[in-house]
Amino acid sequence: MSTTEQSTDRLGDTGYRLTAPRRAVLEAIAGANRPFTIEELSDRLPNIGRATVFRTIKLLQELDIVCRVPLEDGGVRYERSRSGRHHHHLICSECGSVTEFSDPTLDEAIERSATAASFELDGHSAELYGRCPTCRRLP
Amino acid sequence: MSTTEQSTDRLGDTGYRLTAPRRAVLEAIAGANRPFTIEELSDRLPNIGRATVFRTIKLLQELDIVCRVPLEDGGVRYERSRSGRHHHHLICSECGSVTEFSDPTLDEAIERSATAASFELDGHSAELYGRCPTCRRLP
DNA sequence: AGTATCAATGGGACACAGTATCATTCCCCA
DNA sequence: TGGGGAATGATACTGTGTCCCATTGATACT
Repeated sequence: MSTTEQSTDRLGDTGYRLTAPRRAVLEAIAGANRPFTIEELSDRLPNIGRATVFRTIKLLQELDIVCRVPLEDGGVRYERSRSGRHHHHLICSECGSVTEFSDPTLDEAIERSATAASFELDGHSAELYGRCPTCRRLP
Repeated sequence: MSTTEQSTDRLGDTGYRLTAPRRAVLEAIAGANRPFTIEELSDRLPNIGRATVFRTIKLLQELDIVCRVPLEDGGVRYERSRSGRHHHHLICSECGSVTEFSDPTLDEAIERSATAASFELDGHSAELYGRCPTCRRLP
């Protein structure tokens, strides 16, 4: 089963309607090979309203099909979530690639920090900026 | 010595000019008792151009006098940096308060995650969202 | 299959955050 | 005290995202 099919199933299962624009957005996302902006996505879908693209991406974020990637300069890109679960990002400042990773140790450290401050945690974000192995020309 | 004086000294020491608008921005920031947007700051400084407020805040971020606080909803606020050093934020979703904290354990976990992915780290951000002790009505 | 309902859409106006441009001002140092 | 260049202010512009509302169309029901 393709990732697009998985995603349409997820939409249906959660009570959202399976419309032509949503299918088109899902296909465009599946075809993207790097993090994209909404404008780029919208340009590739000239028959679909810009507002609909924004709405669909927002919906897909809630369903963990797409994740928002905040860049170091304050900009934002989006990417299809590979794991579909909670994760963090390694963002390469040279090629712009985004790597997902999960690290229980990191999540535990975050929880400990919150507890130490008597803070009731209900979410967090962590982005790591630097250079990926490929750009470092590691084997 | 006041925090405003410390900041003007820091500006002078780094070769930047001590202009009236910059002093005014520093005073407005010192007087703010909660995280602010540029618009709020600009409204409190009607005689100072909006572009200058943006430019000054950008400068003060570079000098670690002010820090940028990304909110959970994608919005942004700014706050006077209390420590003047690297730190993370605890952001209360109820009252909007921002608490700085430093945690070497958290920074180490981040470094380990980068190393594990053969990533050359040169920066990171981590924001924790939830409810502060006051809003939880803890003693 | 036919139809009613209401979620979803399209498209433009709008809001907000931030940058670019450029003529003018004014800080700082000699 | 005057010259040079950094800083300013006004405005236009860009990018990202939301709002509004008349129209469309997916789904459930018969």
